[in-house]
Amino acid sequence: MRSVESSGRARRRLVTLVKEALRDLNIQLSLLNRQVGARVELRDVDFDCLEVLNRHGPLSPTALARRAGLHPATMTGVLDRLQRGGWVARERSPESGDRRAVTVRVLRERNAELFRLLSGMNTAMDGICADYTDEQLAVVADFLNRTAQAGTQATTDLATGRSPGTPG
Amino acid sequence: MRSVESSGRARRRLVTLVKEALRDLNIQLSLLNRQVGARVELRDVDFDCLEVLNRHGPLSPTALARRAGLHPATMTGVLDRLQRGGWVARERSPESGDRRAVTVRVLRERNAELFRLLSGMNTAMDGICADYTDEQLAVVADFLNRTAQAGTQATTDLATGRSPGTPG
DNA sequence: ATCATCTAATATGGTTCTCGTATTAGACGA
DNA sequence: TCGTCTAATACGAGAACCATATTAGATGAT
Repeated sequence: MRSVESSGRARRRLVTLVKEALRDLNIQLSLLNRQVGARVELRDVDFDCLEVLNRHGPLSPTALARRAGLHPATMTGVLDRLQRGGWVARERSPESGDRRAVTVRVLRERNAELFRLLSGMNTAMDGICADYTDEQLAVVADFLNRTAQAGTQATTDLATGRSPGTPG
Repeated sequence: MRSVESSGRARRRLVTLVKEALRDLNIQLSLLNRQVGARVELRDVDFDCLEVLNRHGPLSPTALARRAGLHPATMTGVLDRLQRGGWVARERSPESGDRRAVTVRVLRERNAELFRLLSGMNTAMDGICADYTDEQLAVVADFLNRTAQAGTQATTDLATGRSPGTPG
């Protein structure tokens, strides 16, 4: 890649616009998450954990806590609430070899409710996407994926106290 | 606009990819926010309020509470913490006409610290942006802005209990 | 002017959440 | 067999959330 077309003032302004838009989007999605969570009696942190589980499959409480940047004891409370609400199930899989291990699995049925609450946003996104060509959508998807990747990196860098860019 | 180029299975798949990438980005940014907040002793909700203030100028506590979907009494606690940490200042502006009114203003100096914590993400974004043409960046910025807009709409729809799309 | 009513911001207190520490159960190497 | 490690959870002190009450001030009707 590296198809730098221009690098003057206009270019920098364009990059700034993208970053500002991203920041706006970030905060707006946070507020949306909170609103959705409030509708189904989920704390911020519960909602985030549920989303992580939805995307990254069944996880152990410890692994989930690490990913979400939470204290293990906090995770116990989170899972208690999620389980009480019917969002997830704690499973002790006998075939896992380690009898201490617990895996947390989302319950498909209850999670459909989230989908319903987000249906408005979903159809809005369909409408927005309809205005772009296939090539443009591909660019957008690529950008979003790479940005999410950068977010993961920045998050772990902060969590491990490593300054950004430090190798190994 | 409405430049629908294709509308078959491949197209739907592309749209799905975009939406999934957006969802990933959403959750990843949430986790990043939490991690950044943790570094400066800010709760989730404090961080969000601070960001709203950073973007949407000085606001009254009540207006901020409405925008963030929080109870006014909760906002008092949030502002107490933000003020104690030196992030914001409560001002009673005598020229505002209403002597009950308080306006909350972010303190530039302290907020530079957030900027520093996000510097890793910032330079990563510069690197990502460098890989796109001006036209592509314009498309991305447009997409992000429109998505943020849709997020705002979905948030207020949920907050007001109005089903999405219901007129006036 | 006076009073009822409205809103802004905050105080109060009961319930809930967070997280450092301790505990229990089990894995694993020496 | 023992010491050490990890997974998950229990416990409790401190903090946060928010329904409600309170104080101060605006606004409108009579």
